[in-house]
Amino acid sequence: MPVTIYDIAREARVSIATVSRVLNNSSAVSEKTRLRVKKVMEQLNYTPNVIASALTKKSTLTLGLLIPDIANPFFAELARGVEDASSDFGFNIIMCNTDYSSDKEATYISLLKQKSIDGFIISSAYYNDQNVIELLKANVPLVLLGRDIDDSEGLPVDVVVSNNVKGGYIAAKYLIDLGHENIACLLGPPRIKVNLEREKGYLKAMEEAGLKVCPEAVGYGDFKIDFGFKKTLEILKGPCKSTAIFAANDLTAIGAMRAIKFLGLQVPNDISVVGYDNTMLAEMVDPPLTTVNQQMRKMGYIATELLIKRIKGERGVGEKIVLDTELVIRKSASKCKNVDIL
Amino acid sequence: MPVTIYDIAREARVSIATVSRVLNNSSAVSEKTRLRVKKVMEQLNYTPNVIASALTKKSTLTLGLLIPDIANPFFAELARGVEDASSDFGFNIIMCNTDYSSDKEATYISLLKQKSIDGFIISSAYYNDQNVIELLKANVPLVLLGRDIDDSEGLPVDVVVSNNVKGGYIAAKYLIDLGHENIACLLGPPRIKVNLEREKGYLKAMEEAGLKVCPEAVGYGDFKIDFGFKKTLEILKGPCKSTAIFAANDLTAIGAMRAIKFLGLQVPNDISVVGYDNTMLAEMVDPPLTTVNQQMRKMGYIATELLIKRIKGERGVGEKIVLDTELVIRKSASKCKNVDIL
DNA sequence: TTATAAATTGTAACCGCTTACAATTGTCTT
DNA sequence: AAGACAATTGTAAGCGGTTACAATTTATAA
Repeated sequence: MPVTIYDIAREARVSIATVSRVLNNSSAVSEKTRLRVKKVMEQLNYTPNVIASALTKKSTLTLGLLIPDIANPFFAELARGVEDASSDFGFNIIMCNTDYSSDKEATYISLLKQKSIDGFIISSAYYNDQNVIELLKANVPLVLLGRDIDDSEGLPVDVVVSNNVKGGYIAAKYLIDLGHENIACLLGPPRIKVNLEREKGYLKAMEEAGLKVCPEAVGYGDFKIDFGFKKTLEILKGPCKSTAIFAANDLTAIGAMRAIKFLGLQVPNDISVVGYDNTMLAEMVDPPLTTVNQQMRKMGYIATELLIKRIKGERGVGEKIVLDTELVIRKSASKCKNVDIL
Repeated sequence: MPVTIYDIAREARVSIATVSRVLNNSSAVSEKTRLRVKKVMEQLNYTPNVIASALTKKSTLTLGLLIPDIANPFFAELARGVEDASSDFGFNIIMCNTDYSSDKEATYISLLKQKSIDGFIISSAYYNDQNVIELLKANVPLVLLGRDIDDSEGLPVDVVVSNNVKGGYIAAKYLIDLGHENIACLLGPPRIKVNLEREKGYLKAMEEAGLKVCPEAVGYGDFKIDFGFKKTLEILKGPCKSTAIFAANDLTAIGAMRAIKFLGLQVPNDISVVGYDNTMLAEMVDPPLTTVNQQMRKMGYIATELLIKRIKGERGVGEKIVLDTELVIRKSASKCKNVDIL
């Protein structure tokens, strides 16, 4: 029913090969016939069938985006950046929510491969993600977004992340400069590499300041509000006398703030809190959350751009781009009042 | 390079037609050969090429999702429901952000048509969306999600929305029952039908209670924080003496709360606020926002299910599903203190 | 046992486009 | 004006499946 290349060929009195040539603006077409063909395409309101061309060209102008959960504002921001770039370059995005499950991830990957997508943007990679390793081995174009893997078995990967070590460092440093000495640290799952890095930054700041970290005040969890809430209760009731909490994402920080309030204490007067990500939630909560900013949308955009350029053959593989992080100071952290030593 | 139907045929010593038959589990294959073919498919780790089959079957098992902005938690929730359903039924979702632009919407639509997607889920439809009308005329499978259109020129459409009139009504009624008489109303763009409906509910409640609405206290805007902030300042400085504000979405409500605080007043002691949507933001803000709950994820899920069943030919077109709305009472609204009359 | 219907399988055209290669046309030299 | 070469266009074989129709095999009935 729809207009095909044959219809155009017939009307323009040329072969379908020629029509195909003007479609792909190949040089080997005289200006005269090119114009004639284009005119017919206009008249008949022709749009080429991407599926048909994909069958031979292999390219579908479609990318797969794997994220844990689009309902999480962090990933929604990443996704927006990804979609913006795709749209700018004429690509489309198939969105997949893996729910932090390696199995779901694998299922999506095989499904998308069947659909001949041109590449993957993966933001759900674990510390050592077998799915990713396999894709790399199969030489499937892919970029890791926001999350690095630890071992790519020597295979080149493109990675776009932000400076997590710095992020952890400046968060802790800020609290230290405010006079805090007992600073708790709530991290996400250790199998996600960013947590190790943020912890590293935190530890570095502590060490530089000659402060010891209380073991019970550092814990891994799952990046959710509830974990922040429970772990904070635990810490504040424990032996560590923490006066400040650094949480490795905003949701956990929000959970921590709730726990503090739940105990009848105040943020930041009694306990200071610093979060991570700077999602829109940070400015919504009370008090507004001081947090480490990640340029999420930009990360998504750059990663996608990188991938598309690689697909087009405009560049090689194996780049690692680290975007800067910085502290956004709001109201959830203040000077330490219980400085024992002074 | 990848395994094709020919490889399977050769190994299983059958024709490609037979392989295709077991692929589509057509009945006309003997159990014996079916098993043999399946075994070979396993051994060779074969996955059929969706693109190739799409060329003849026309179906790509892919749906297009048009939303204004995935970074908006409301749409993120819808999208999550959509993706969940797609995944459950073996479909994938191409996500498009239209940024409230009819042109962008049209561009995406034509792009997705070229990619032979099986149907559209449209959540960006305006009061009278020409893009949608055209799709309907072309008989493209489509479902409207969260937003109805006003005139489909008699063409049947599937629509999944929530009960906006009721939502507006219960929000206003709640405030009225708390003793408020001067209730402002901040609405989104009038070209989005839900706003007219929510307003209708609000007006109905006011009328039932014998209250008059102050014209300056009702205004259309753009569903964003900033609008809520500015309009609220305007209203509170104006002649209407509003003691409560009903905002047609959570973001606007949050803007309103900020304006109230900005003026040195308290929520809810001085001014009560009720929002709409019950996004995750509602429980984050201070005070937690009393708001009308929409079952966003469920809406997305149901809409997608409807669309897929239609595509599969399991049902006709022209259904309108209205999900219930209810008030979620938190802390942003309280009894009216300035009741003049008493 | 044989004719006939039913079940199974194979052949080949087609989906709409790309592209290697061949054929044709045009341009430039001498 | 003929030959050599470049530019343009056409032919036809895929890409990996689906499916109408024909061919073959098997089951059933007389």
